[in-house]
Amino acid sequence: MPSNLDAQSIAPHPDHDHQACIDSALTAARELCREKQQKLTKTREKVLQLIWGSHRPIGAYSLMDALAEGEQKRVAPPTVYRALDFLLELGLIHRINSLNAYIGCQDPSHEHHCYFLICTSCNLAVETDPGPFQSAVGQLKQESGFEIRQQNMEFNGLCPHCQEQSE
Amino acid sequence: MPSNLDAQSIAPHPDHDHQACIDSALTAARELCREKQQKLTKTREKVLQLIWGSHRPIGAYSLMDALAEGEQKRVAPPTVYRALDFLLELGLIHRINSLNAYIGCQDPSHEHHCYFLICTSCNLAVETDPGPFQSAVGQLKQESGFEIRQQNMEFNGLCPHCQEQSE
DNA sequence: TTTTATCGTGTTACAATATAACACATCGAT
DNA sequence: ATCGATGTGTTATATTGTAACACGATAAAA
Ligand SMILES: [Zn+2]
Ligand SMILES: [Zn+2]
Ligand SMILES: [Zn+2]
Ligand SMILES: [Zn+2]
Repeated sequence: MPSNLDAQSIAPHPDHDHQACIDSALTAARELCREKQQKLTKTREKVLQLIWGSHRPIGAYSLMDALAEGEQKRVAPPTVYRALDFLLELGLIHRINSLNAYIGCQDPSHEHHCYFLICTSCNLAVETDPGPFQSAVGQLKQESGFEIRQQNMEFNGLCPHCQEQSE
Repeated sequence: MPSNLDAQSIAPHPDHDHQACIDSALTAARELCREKQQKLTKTREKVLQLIWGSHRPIGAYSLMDALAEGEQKRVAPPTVYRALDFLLELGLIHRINSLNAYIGCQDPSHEHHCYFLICTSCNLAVETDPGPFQSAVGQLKQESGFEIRQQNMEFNGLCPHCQEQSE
């Protein structure tokens, strides 16, 4: 996990240089598409860029609204959902099921499970390392007999910044 | 966690006595409502019973269909959603976000986080103990600075029975 | 006993999220 | 030139969930 994060915490600081986040995400996306021989078309890139517009999950219809900004005509839902499906497939974004919303992946260079901390106050979502959970997952596989293929974890609570606000 | 489960696994065996599951769930629900001084009305009880009709998550509109069986008129969505909200609030059921569906809680006697194993083949969903994950969660709280209030974990894969089928 | 407050339900309409189906366009390979 | 594969446009529709307001039962208060 990179990069542009607060030293005290894995959460991005409100004042961080977010353009750097966007730039590095797009660079990583181009790289990944080259590797996997997939095309990052204009629509797909624009959607990815809009998703990286913040560290908060954004819904498909909000993305449609954002895409419409400064354009003559709105795109229809399938256009956005196709782009989302493509980006999900490549691991460039994750879906936050509890919010029906999408957020950029912090490290698309390798496939991984979907672990997020989500602030219920400001909607900040921070991707986190599944590593520390894997021994418990292994134990669970043993006990349950399930063959676990996908892990999806959503923690809700208050981010450091919102805790300060509410004190 | 009780009860009517396969000895080899926490997953319910396909041949288990499921009426016992339903009965004990309803008994537990009546008990909990008495404790918390809440009313388990006819609609609420019927919805809970239908949810316990299987160990698979069921959607709100499927519940409406099931409620309509043998009745003159269908109930409208708000009726089902109100019952679901009530049952969720009391912890008698959980919502599986990835499926927009609802499933009975194995142990509503005390509040707890939502941890499920879900079979992608037969949709069986098995609630599991958050305990083994809590040290990793504690570490994550430290590192992230988040105040974590809710945990929602969904593991997808193949249940023991479906693994046999596919061999 | 009437009054009033609370709670649960009925009903209508609608919002928000997502997909099916089919037409068309682009582009590289044969 | 033709074909096949892929990406997009367009229309309609499916699925999931809520807002708003009216009605009815129950039970405490007057
Ligand atoms: Zn950033
Ligand atoms: Zn926050
Ligand atoms: Zn059972
Ligand atoms: Zn199965």
